[in-house]
Amino acid sequence: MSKGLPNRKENFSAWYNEIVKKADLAENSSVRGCMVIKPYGFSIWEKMQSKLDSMFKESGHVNAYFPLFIPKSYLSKEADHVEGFAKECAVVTHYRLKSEENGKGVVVDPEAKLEEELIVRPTSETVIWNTYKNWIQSYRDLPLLINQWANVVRWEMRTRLFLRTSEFLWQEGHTAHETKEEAENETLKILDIYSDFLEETMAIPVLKGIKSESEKFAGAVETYCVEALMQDGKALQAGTSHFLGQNFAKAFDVQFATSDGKKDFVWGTSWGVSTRLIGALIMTHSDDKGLVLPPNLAPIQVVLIPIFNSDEEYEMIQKKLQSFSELLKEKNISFKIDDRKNFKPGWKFSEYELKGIPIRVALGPKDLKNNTVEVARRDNMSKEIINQDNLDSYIKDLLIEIQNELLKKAKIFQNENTHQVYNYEDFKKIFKNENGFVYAHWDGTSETENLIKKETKATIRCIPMDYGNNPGRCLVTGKASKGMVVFGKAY
RNA sequence: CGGGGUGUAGCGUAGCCCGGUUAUCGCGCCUCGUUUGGGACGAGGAGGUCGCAGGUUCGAAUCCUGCCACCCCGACCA
Repeated sequence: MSKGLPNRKENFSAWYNEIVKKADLAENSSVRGCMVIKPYGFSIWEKMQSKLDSMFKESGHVNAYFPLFIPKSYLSKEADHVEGFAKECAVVTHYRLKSEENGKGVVVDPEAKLEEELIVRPTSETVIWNTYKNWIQSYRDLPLLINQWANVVRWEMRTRLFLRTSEFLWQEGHTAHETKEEAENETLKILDIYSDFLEETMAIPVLKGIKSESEKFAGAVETYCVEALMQDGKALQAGTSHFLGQNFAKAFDVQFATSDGKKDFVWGTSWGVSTRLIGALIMTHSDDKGLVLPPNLAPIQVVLIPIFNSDEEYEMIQKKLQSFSELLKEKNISFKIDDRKNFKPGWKFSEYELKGIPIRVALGPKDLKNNTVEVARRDNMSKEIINQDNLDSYIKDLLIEIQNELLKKAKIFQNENTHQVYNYEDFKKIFKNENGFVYAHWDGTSETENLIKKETKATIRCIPMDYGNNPGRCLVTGKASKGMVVFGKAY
């Protein structure tokens, strides 16, 4: 194995791919456009799942599961929706194989053609709303607050590990409400959950906002999003929360009896985050030595490494490490003792740096003599010799500090790479040289948006939540602008 | 779907232009020994449908044809 990673300033995407590989997170599958998430990568996803799941449950949501297959006719019931997804659907046309005439291999049995093709879900709105129709009769059935953890398939032309794969894992929430206001509040509540999760657990600062017409979810009235800035200055859509209005209720005829005896269509929302967040995690915190995990997300927060010259020393150090581990357990700190004898300490140090373990504790003969341990931080690579006696509380505090530092550092980076721009020449210059988030006035038309995209590759990442308080002139057309919107080059 | 590239051991590769003994090297793997505070060293060993199928030839990893797969650049992308 070669040492070191590509320099992330010189070749960001090579660096990214190497981290994914060397930190043992995932690999390309031989199945077209698909990814194998390896155990270590999946353990990070499980941490995300468990945190998000408890946040959803705290706000009254429950989990359920809906079919993988969607009859073609469902998908076409909402016009915008089908148009948005049509170009990237995997379609099941047959249900049986048969042996080939020459006895070698199998072929699709032409006799077994499905009467109606099934789409492998690119998202579940249609199949879920088709079910909600049967579940909702009265205002007493509302709100319906359901989430599902699932896989979806979008047949993308070009894929990248975690960021865009043909199949990916996500959670998708689908809610139904009595009133417009309630559904709108739900959309915003979820947006807050996402931004809290990203900032507090993943230490990734985000911008909250609304998508422009052209970037909006197919079938939504309004798409809210959280956008994060990666270390190469590109923007990553980290999560979306859609206010669906009554669009899907009308398409699937989901009506309910109101308390005053009338009939009305329900109001809907849908929202999701995916394994793409792991890509965001890598591209936000990691460095040229490998992955850097925020303690709140690290499957292993502390790794304990014994250093020894003889069997007697090994025994003594083992005993010490066992006693440390009891203390860490009590403080609810997740840890691992790596006592493999066939790897030298230097090897282990490098390995856990690649894997982003926040804290490394090394214990050797010198420490036994001095009653000390060496504690090393992954985030800034600093090392300290501390007394053994208060190791557990020291680590507890250090984990909190690392978590805070990572967010702080990412915020500083985001601020340094966020610009306000008032003329198109400066705008072009930024997107030619450095990228980042750029606040600029825009006349509100898709034509201008498309022109900018064509000339600079930058798109409107979001329209800020306070849009409208700061009128000006569009930097391209000079027409009136209600406020500044955020541009960026998107992943 | 356009343009370019690659396919040789688990991984990364040399050889191909200009056909010729037993297909090169590194990492990893196995055995033994010495090592262990920042990716150890020595000795020995195992491991190959040279992407697949045809063709040319006395002889093909190497030349020709077809196919397949993957990568990069475009196009595409909630």
